[in-house]
Amino acid sequence: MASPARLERLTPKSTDFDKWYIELVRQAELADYAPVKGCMVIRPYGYALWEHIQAALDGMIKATGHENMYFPLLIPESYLAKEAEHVEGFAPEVAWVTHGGSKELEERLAIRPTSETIICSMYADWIHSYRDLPVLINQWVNVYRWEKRTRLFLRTSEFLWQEGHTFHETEKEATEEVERMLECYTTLARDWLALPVVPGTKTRSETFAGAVYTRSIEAMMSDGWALQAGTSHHLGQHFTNAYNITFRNRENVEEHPYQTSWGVSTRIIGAVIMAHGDDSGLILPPKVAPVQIAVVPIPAGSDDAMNSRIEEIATRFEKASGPACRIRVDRRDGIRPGEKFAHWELRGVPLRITIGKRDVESGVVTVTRRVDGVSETMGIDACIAALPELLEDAHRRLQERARAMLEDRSVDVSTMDALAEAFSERPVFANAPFCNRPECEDLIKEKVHAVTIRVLRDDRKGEGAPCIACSAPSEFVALIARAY
RNA sequence: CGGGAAGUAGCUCAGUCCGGUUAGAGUGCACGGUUCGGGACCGUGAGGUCGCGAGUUCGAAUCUCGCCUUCCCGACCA
Repeated sequence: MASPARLERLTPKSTDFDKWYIELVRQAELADYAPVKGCMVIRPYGYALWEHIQAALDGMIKATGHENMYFPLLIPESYLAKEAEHVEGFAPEVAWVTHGGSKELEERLAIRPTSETIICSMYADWIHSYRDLPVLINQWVNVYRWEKRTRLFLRTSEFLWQEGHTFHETEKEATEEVERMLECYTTLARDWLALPVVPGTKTRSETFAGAVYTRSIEAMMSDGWALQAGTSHHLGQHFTNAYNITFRNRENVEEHPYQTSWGVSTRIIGAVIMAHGDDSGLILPPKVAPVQIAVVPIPAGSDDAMNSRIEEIATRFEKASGPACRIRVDRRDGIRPGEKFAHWELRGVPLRITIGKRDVESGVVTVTRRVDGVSETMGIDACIAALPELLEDAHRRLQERARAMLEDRSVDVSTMDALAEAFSERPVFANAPFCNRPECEDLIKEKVHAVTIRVLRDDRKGEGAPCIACSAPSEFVALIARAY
């Protein structure tokens, strides 16, 4: 019987969601604070999770024809300054290197907040002809932004991400590229991370500094808040003009290429935590879980024959482990089964296999799913053979649960009062006909505290219904939510 | 960056108001034993620059000033 003190190691989600989140990140050993404001240490378990997400996304990036490369961390101030809107957007959060050793530098160097500027500066020399296009590159790097308010994974000053950058001969090609990469992000979110996401286009006020338009996927967290989980920007010729990148087209006329950029960061780990976790800890999507199956052998006291039977079965599972089925046998001595269960639940391991005397006597093992806590017994051979399918099933259940949450927390509204009413009880994803004028966006923000228009939805159109704010015929359906 | 709260053992905190032997508890950790199908129990032990730096004082975890970090509410946020 557990004492109350033990059960309260993790603050329940319903008591204090923010506290639950921070405690979970630290207790599950995903990350911890570093001595510098807004910086974090990503611990091995958290980094392993990132590596699996990275591997999935990197595979898609390469499969769509992109190559990885690397640009330097430091960007000369003069490079950064050329695209006016961009520098204005980022200036408040750039960290500067001013000294080399004890010598003051003649030109300050920015620690990259993003790399469009240095990439454009370099490609100005490398692009000359339509034959040099398209340029399809990506880099996996850290970036630094001097954030006023930070939260582990969700908004840290330094974070890890991939930033893709492409240059194209035609606007149409760039548009297709923007869609292609948003599609990759949607696939990553839904098929790998089981996140409930809504793809769409950002309003002007939320568009990337220097972009023509920004596409985004918005994920729903289990408290009903939205989290931007990936963005894909159409940069048009804004940067290629500013950085004087030109090519000779097929008619021998000089032109500026069309450009895109797109990124997903370690923030998405925060999305995984907040979308799926519960009062017992993380619930990791099986496809990216560092440990997918935890095997807990339960010793049978002094019954040596039984103990070696149990060990033999555990070893058979261990041998079934591989890149596609990551199994960990928990043989830690002196730790009771209940504590091991709690340990792996806190870490969100999708499946637990328990092997005890009871099971061995019946020739079975007990399989427990993290997502719903349901246990079943299976024959040993059957279980080993079914492991990939059991993981797939766990993924589908997590996905279905997330989808149901999104559905349950979504509401259609057509008037401002209905919008306020929708948010009066709990945060939701509110969908409303919207004309896409900035004035109307402001009216919505004024009407309900702390909400923003996350995206204009791809899957739904206004079809002329009256805009929620001004009643003019609407072309769009806005997704309105509170956001991290 | 504005308002509020906090920082004492790995973690959660007491002690600070009212300065005074050797700074405590729970949990965690190590060792020994009994246990072992949901966070066990008994015993022993290790573990602290009291966030950092100045100042006041015979004496500072405690009082004063400065700084750093974290949390909450705002502002800001590709």
